[in-house]
Amino acid sequence: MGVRTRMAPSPTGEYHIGSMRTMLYNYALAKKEGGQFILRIEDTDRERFVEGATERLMDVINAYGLNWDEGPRVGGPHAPYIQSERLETYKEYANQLVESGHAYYCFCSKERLDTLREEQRKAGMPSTKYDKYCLNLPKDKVKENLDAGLSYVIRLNVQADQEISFDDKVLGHITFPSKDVDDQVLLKSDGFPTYHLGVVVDDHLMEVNWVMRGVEWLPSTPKHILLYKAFGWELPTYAHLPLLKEKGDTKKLSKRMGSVAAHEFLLDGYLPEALINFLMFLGWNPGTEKEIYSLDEFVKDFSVERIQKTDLVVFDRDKLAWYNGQYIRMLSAQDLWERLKKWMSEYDQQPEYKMEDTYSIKVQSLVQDRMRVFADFLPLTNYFYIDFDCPVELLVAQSGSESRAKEILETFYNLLKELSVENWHSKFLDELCHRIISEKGYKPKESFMTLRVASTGQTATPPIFDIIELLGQEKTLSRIENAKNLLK
RNA sequence: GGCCCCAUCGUCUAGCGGUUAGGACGCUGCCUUCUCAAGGCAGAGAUCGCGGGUUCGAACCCCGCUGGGGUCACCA
Repeated sequence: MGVRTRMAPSPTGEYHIGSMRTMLYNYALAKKEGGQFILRIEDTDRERFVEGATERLMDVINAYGLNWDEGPRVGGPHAPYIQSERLETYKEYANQLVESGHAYYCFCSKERLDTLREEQRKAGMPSTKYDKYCLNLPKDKVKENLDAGLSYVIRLNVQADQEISFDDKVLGHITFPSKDVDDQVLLKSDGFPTYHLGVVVDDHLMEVNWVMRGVEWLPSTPKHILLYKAFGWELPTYAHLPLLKEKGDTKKLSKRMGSVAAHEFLLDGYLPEALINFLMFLGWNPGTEKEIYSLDEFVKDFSVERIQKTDLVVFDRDKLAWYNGQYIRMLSAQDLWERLKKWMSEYDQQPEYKMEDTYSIKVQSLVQDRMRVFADFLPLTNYFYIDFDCPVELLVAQSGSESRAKEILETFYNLLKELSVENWHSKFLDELCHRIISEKGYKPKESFMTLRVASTGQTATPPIFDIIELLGQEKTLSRIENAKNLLK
């Protein structure tokens, strides 16, 4: 059997960008080894369950260009892949553990547990743990409680005298003393498994033999190993990944400094392939100087040995933006435009005005190098489509005086007015205008900047004659005239 | 606090006993120029957290310290 990896998200909210990184690594490993990548939904927490989150999460994963070989929507030999549909299985295995003495019923109330923890803390115990009270309940008392319908959970019975160790493929050999491991609840009183029971049972049943996850799971790995041993199952290979953090922060990634939801990056106009490229370098590198990686190339070059051992990796939004700019520039004009349109309609970003294809592709060619995300397109190009109120102060500022600005505009107006349509193109306009300003003794900067503000309302735009060419004679003249009339 | 993990430019990192410690993002300057980008070139930026060892020689190996992080639920 080849490598089988999985990602097991919980539908408790929006899908986190950090989870997408973890998923990407799992996906790459399975694909590289010719194995399968599985998606499993761990919806065992009914308190935090969010309606519709499962569907949304699968949609984002697909939108990022990742597909699973087995899981919801596609099925597979180990279906169902949604834990809430596998409740009987967990119960069965939990019972099996009770029978073999590896687990036991616990009837303790939340109140007792709370006070127990409180007392342990007061007594200065280094960590709080369940006191195994119910482990010592006589058999008939347990039966009596069960018959009486008392609420119960099933706990793992951890022996205190063992060393639990394993070889993490990223971190190396790790050992935990079992005395520090709590008698973890396996089956909750609502009949749902806890994460620990759920993952182990499902990973085994689904033949998952590689587990890659964030280091936040490292402390619970001994619990899982104990479970594998109790069942007599073969352990998967573990690899724990560094966590993500915000730049300038020491804690793990949070919402405070920007989006962390995978779908929000799509909404902002980042390309999935740029996002994926950025994500793959968060804790991994090929050891070469290659920076631009497609998903396929990543799958080919990925190796667990090259995963970074560090604890926290900065989610550098500047670098993400750079990646996105790179990808935008690599797109052909046609592709870019198609994707821009798709983005506008999918994310409800359409402007009020109409954007004709042929014209817009020309407009787009002027700003392609200036965009970092799709969302930049509209503010960068709106003057091509709609008129604006000319900012007089800005206009005057380019030449220093109102009369000077007016004179410059007057000159351009008279010059451009006489042009025939055949000559209305960037190169000709450029040469012509340069000639006239040198005749008149205007400085290039003051004259072209004045013209720029008059025709675009802005000071930072693509080359002015490219703009004027696209705007056309009529519109250009009317804008110049309009600006001129604002001046004394 | 207990347990576990981690530690190279501001950031992501290369390095796996002998290197001018390399690259990328960001930053600065220059080139181009009608502005802003893009692009090209150049530059600043790391006494490899600290202290001990081992060794002819340590960013690389060992120990200690310090710092950071994760985790201690009927949440995952």
